[in-house]
Amino acid sequence: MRLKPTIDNILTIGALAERTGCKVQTIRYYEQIGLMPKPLRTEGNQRRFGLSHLERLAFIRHSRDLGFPLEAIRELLYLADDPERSCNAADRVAKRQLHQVESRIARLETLKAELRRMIRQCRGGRIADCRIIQALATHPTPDAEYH
Amino acid sequence: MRLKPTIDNILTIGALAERTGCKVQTIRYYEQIGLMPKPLRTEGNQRRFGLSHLERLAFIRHSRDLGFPLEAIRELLYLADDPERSCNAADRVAKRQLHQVESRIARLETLKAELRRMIRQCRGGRIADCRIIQALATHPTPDAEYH
DNA sequence: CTTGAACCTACAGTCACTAGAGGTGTTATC
DNA sequence: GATAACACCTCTAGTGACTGTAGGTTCAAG
Repeated sequence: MRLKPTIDNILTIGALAERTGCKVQTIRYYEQIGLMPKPLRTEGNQRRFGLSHLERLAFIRHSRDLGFPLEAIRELLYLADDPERSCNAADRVAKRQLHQVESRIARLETLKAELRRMIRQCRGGRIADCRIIQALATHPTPDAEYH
Repeated sequence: MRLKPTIDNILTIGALAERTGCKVQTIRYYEQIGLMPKPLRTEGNQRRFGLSHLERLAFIRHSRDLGFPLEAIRELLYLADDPERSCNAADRVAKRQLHQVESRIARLETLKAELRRMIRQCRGGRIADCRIIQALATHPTPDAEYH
């Protein structure tokens, strides 16, 4: 019983996409913006990826899933590339992201409370009496900065 | 003592921006996409707004602050324009928005927990040993759908 | 050798603005 | 009435992180 040959390490873009849950176009996009290194090409100009690409892409996807913006991921990848560097910088990036997430949660909790109040007060009937429309028209939230 | 003349009701775009906390360009943008009606123009082609514009813009801003997307706001404005209609539709729009907000919060709570765990495990030192980098590289979150 | 899926590039579109260039209108002061 | 400062005008491009489409090429199986 023979193992599949080295071709096993040479993934097409579709195979890479399937393995990482990342769309094909998104992989090309990451290459275009320099987040993924340029892969080998076949004679017919098709991309072929190895395990290092697979790992790097998994790293990117997981970071994205945690809400890190691409620029933060670029920074983390740069740090990861030199294992002797101190990891203070990585710590800072992660903490910054945590603060972002926390402040978004706080903001959304406020919105949730106001939406609940609006909806509770609406008893159906005519738009003319609708508390939702009234609430939106009159009582402005003081601090915006959403997202 | 005389009241200021009718010009009092005729706001420049800058005055409207100041009163609503909305940027000048954003007001023009809302007009462009048909969310705000076209205002009067002076002979010199400058916009002049009345109180109805002020109210409509306040409605839009407050809705945006609550996270409603512009298309939902368009729908709410359409509803608000006929006071005899039933307000079931407005109720539905608001409830949809509430669900969105709640699921974003749930998602962000998961992220927060994972980020906290990552950061707690990082004891400083070399990148080679950094738990943050390791966590990002290895343990993929199953369900994405962020934002 | 043919078929059909997967691949390629290049460009437009998404959302909700924001920024800039280059020009015109309005108003307060002298 | 002149001038200066500032607000206004249109138009276009850029943001982030993709996604979708058009029109063409390559690959692998049968």
